[in-house]
Amino acid sequence: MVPPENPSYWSHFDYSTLIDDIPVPDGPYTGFSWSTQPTNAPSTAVNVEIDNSFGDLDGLAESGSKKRGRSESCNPSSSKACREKLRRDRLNDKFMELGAILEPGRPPKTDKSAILVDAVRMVTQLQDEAQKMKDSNSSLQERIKELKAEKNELREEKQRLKAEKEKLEQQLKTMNAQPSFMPPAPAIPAAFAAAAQGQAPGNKLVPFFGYPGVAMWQFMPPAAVDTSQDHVLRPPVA
DNA sequence: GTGTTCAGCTTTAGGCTCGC
DNA sequence: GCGAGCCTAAAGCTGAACAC
Repeated sequence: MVPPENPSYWSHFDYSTLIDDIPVPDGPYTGFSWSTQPTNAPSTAVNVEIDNSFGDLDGLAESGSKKRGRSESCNPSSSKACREKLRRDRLNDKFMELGAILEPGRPPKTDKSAILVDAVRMVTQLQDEAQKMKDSNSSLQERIKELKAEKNELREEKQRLKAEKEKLEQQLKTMNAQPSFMPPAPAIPAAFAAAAQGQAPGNKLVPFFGYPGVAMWQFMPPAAVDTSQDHVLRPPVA
């Protein structure tokens, strides 16, 4: 900012047409400024001279100047200095955006290096989480494979048991079709006959033996033996 | 309170690269 | 070849921290 308290400052140059171009924090420059510092704060007449030449030719300052020029609003087709400023502005915008993303709901940091440190930390954290998710997904996929294999084994076992049952049913039908062939019930020993009625000697229970070679489930009610609805009433669990 | 130091930033200029 | 974009070094500004 131009120090107005310097009386020799304005005496050397006529800034009546340039004063609007001199950037001040609340002045015509509206571009983003990372810090709150004024963008032009010459304190000597030499500095002002350089700034004046800069303003006349829009960046074509006298070579050898190391002083800051003015920071007027510029467009992409203007001087290289203006383009460079626009580039810095874009960079600063992205830093602001990045800072806002890193800490939503809080005022973004103004320290660029701190923003980068936070960004690196967050990216690393997200990469770790992504790796954990991948590992978890792999183990779950493996578990799914195991369960599918177990399901297939159970299905095959069911088929095998079903075939075995049908085979036994067929044998039973064959035997029922030839009743005369079935031998009469043998004489049951008295002890077994008594046992069948729960009257074993000494009132002790003894196992009941059925007819040898004859499945006893044939005497079960037909509804209990019917397996035609097994696939509906008792679906496979796996 | 004042001077000094330092970190962080902007500004400028020069050079390089790339696309037209 | 030229313009635009990017990078870098140097200079300068600002605010905070610190010593006196």
